[in-house]
Amino acid sequence: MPKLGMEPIRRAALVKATIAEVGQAGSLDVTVAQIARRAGMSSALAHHYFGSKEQMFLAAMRHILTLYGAEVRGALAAAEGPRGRLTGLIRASFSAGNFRREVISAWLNFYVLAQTVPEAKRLLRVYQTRLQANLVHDLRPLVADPGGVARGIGAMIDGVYIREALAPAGPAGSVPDGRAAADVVLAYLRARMAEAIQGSARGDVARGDGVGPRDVTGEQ
Amino acid sequence: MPKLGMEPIRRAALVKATIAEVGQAGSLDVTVAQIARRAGMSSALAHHYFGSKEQMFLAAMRHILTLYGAEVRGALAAAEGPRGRLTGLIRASFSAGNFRREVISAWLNFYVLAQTVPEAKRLLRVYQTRLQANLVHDLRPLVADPGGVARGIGAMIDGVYIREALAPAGPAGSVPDGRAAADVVLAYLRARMAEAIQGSARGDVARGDGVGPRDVTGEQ
DNA sequence: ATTATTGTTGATTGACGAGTCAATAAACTT
DNA sequence: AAGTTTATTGACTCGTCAATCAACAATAAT
Repeated sequence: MPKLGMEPIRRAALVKATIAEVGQAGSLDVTVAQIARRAGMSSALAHHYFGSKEQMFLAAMRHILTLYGAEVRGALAAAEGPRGRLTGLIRASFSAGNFRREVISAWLNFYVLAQTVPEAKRLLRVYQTRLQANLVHDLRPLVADPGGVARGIGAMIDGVYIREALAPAGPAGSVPDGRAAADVVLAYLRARMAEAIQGSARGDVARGDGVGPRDVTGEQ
Repeated sequence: MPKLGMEPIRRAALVKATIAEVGQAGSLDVTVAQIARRAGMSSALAHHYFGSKEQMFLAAMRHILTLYGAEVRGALAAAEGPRGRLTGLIRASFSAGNFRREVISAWLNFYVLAQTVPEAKRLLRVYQTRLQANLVHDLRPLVADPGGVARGIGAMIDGVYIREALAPAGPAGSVPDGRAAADVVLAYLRARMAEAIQGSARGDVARGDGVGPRDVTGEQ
């Protein structure tokens, strides 16, 4: 009893099921049949709509990136001033919608996918570039080396995510602590800002590279 | 013409080949036959020595962790004072031996493996715990919140690694820039230390949690 | 010499899974 | 009513691959 206009519904269900299945398995080694079953249809139908497993993964990835982007945009719009926007952006990165076991695990696996599939790599780079641009934009008035601090924040967000993927699952039903995770990153931001203020008082803000005068190991 | 005492040689060759193959493929989807071929033997022999593919992966992971551990221990022994040891540890994490495309990619994949294989998870946790302990030990005399800063450094190291795995490969034969990577992490350390000094001058070092007084978002 | 022990591989098995296809059915079009 | 498009699936093909096995070779032990 086929109703028409099923396509978008089926696609959405498959995308959701893909994320759930990859997240639960903790691996990209999930069969199309598994995904399809979770989404309530036959594997043949999944192939019918997506053509291949790879396309399913990519659609799932796009979906995650889209959700993330929307959440960030919302946070940016709601926030006041550079500092507020930075805080908002970082908090949004660990919001309840994004920072969930399944999704975290899916992220990790998509990183792996990006090693193999060019389109996945492209998507991830779009995300990284946009994040970097957002951060630099608001860091410029606040710190001496916006690019460097932005890179640090970006790396740290990824690092906190990846570590959560490995964290021992708490008591059943417990949820990753996005607040605490964001605080780790915010501590970094705060430290680098304090440094800028302290530095400008001493007149050496313009150094800008990541290595301070006390460091004797000879960088740069 | 079988010589005796081949076992350790074969095992080492297989471990090396596993890392190379996983690194090059950017995925755990490598066949035992590929690995064995690279190591110069038949797939049957690989199974003979390791019993299963999973055991091969685990051996490779142990090997990477061992190398890393040795490098860190060396750096710690050679360094002077807490600050020097911290710098040494961080630099060692990005030394030429560890911070190579293959190995970076293998790390990423081992993170994924740890999602599925309990023994892999255990290994990675040993590494994380030891790193945390090392960091805390030397941070204690330097900052107000050694645990928090150590967590930040750990996350950042992982983040920098994972990002390098995705970085566009430079011109052929080029090698990831471990110096620059370490500098990103060192900048974080320096900032948090500066903050501690600044803080103690103002008498509020003991706060210790990751959120500053200027932050209006209401954490903790 | 004969009997382990260790090293080594080609061939085979057995399972699994992506993708295709033919067939069925309900809706829309003319 | 006949034809077209959309939805849907069971069955099948085809390839791949981990793991096993039987057999062979060389060295060591008795």
